[in-house]
Amino acid sequence: MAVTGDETETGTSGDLTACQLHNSSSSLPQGEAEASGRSSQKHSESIAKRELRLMKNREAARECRRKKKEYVKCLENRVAVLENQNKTLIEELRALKDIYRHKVE
DNA sequence: ATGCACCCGCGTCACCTGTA
DNA sequence: TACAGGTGACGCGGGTGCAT
Repeated sequence: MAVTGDETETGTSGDLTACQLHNSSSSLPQGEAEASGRSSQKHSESIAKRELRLMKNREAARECRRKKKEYVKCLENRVAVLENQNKTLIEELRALKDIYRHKVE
């Protein structure tokens, strides 16, 4: 699976949260603590956004493949029908030719 | 039993297109 | 113009048939 990007991202996110936990408990000035809180919130929001996007795309891909399969099956059915039709018409033509030949003779 | 080629389905990314 | 959804392309893992 091509999860490399995902893995690296979740990996870094894991590291970050660990760092953030450490930072919040350490003696950071209030301004910096708030700023880091905001940035960590932004970060987790963007991660959530990405996960939502991936989830939606996963389902979209599944649906897209299902539709494509159905479409191909439909085309295959159509081919079968047309082949039968062609066979029947060829038979009909042969019979008509026969009739015509007998009339001429 | 094992190695190999092939197929299938999946998740993800990148791109395109339609819509608000 | 930003955003959402559809889809082709790619790489991966698992299943299967076949030759050795």
